[in-house]
Amino acid sequence: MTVPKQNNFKVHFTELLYQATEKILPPNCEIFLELARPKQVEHGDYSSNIALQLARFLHKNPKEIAQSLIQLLPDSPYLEKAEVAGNGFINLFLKKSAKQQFLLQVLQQGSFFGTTDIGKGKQIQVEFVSANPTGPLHVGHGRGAAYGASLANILRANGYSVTREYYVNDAGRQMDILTLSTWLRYLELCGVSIPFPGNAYQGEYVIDMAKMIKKAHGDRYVHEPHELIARVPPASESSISNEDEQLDELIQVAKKTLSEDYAYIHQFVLTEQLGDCRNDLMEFGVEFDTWFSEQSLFDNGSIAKVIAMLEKNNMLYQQDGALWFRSTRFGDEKDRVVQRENGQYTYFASDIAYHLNKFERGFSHIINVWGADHHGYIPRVKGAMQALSLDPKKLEIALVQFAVLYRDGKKASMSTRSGEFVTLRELRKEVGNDAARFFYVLRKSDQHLDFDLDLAKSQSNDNPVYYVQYAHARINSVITQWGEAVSILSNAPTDSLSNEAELTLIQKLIDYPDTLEAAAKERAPHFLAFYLKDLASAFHSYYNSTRFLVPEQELKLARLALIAAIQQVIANGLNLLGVTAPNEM
RNA sequence: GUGCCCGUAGCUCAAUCGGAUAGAGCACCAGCCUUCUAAGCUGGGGGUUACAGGUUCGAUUCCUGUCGGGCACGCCA
Repeated sequence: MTVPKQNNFKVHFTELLYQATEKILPPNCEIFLELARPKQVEHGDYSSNIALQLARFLHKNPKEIAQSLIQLLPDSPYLEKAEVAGNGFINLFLKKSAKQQFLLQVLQQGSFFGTTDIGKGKQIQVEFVSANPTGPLHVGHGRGAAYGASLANILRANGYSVTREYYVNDAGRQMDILTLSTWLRYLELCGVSIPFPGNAYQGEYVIDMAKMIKKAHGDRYVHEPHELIARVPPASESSISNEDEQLDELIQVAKKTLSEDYAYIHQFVLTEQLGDCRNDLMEFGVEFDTWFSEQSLFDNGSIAKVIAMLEKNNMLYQQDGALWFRSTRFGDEKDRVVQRENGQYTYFASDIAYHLNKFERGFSHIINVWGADHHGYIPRVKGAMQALSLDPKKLEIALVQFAVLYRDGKKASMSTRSGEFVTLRELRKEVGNDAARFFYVLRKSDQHLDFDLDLAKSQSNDNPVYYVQYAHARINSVITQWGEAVSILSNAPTDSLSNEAELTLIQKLIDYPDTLEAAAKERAPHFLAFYLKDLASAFHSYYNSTRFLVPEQELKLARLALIAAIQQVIANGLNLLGVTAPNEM
């Protein structure tokens, strides 16, 4: 017996039903033929609502239509029976032998089981995290990292050629503020006492960097404080915009005072923070193919080039001394500045150049993973793509909501500026990488995530990570006690697997490729997480009801083949989510 | 105020283009270790899917309004 195309019974049955439907399909009617997995076992392994959809076009009773469709179904070695349910659903039942046989496919394909080729090798870029290198990653970035990395893995497993990219904002004002902050801390350390501005970076890591500079260069960057003190903004009273202006003045003072030394400190803090970020992510199992520098877009003239292109297309105009992009033409609420009155390009300008660059690199599809607080930014970027005659449909923005940490039932605060945030590193240390990765993708990405720290680190059955991992470890333990080579199981006799629990488990394994495919199409790693919890649950139940290492040789091998296949699928799924599959716990 | 997202069991969340009796986990109650890991399993109670209309064979899902929550509305990034 051979299994159908793509090892997929769902595809096969869909094809059968399609052939039947074609024979009675009236012209010009739009219907969707897709099989569903019924919630209830009496409704078979796959079901179709096609007859209900056809009813309005054929002006006939859905039940009658379903009945004739069943008559028209081509023969199939995998179809046990087809039934019409009371209201017109068609329920299809998979042959027991087909299920039993399928099991061996899982073992034979091993770590490749479940992968599909729907991506057809298309070049797809996933850009994620892209946090400003102005401080440690916090738990919000962590969610983007876990989501993006899992999504990239899932896309790759579905036949896409994936490039993971981190856009490094190394050119903007925030970097200047960090540079200034570090220098001011350095001056403090060198005995130059001046107030530290409230809107500069407050974190302890800034002082650490200042210490490193002092250790390496002594007092080389110390300058007379008189001018600085005069420029430091007053502690409170002043308005926010006023404080910002004063900070900008301070930056100018620093640049003038330090001269070429400013570039050194700027480079030092960038290297330091980016390195820290990279290590943090690497330890988290998140790696990138490309680290793309925003500064490079300035240096190689890309921004000037793209501005010229927009100008040529009559997409820009001058007003109030600034240069504006006509984003309202593309549905944005207002036009946006690309070049400021002072001649500097805005972040938006470099972002336009960046996105043009992405398309020029030949990606057929681009996914940006953004924090949901950037959602208002989407229309202008898509507008810019249109203004450059690029297809905005090829640019997809996946929004990831913030994660809110809960400890002892109450919120843990996070604010990068105030310095009292929970870093990703702290989170990883507290709950472990596995729990962090799993918890992050346990929710739909565009939903708020309540991250329960106490639950994530509890070594109990409440913890879904351990629950799934435990299933894997348990199976390993059984197989170890059996003591023979797992490889012989991929040709084991499976006819004796016939009780309901066993057939249900096999059907769950059959569902895995569909789940993986859906996770890719819907950009939804949480599909996988839920699937794994489900599979683990079915296994634990089976484990408690049935003994595997029984005297009957054939039955023993069959059951071992089943649990080995479950173990394989758990390992495959966890691997895509960046979670380890331990052999012992 | 305007725009986008959301509102499902006491809590945290699912529900594959609109489908069959809206599902899990936690918490609560009652059980299961002389047997392959109890980080496990079995059983039980728990719902007007925020509210009011509309579309249709059929709505948690689509449309309108109301209420409630989050985010965004810079020549910041």
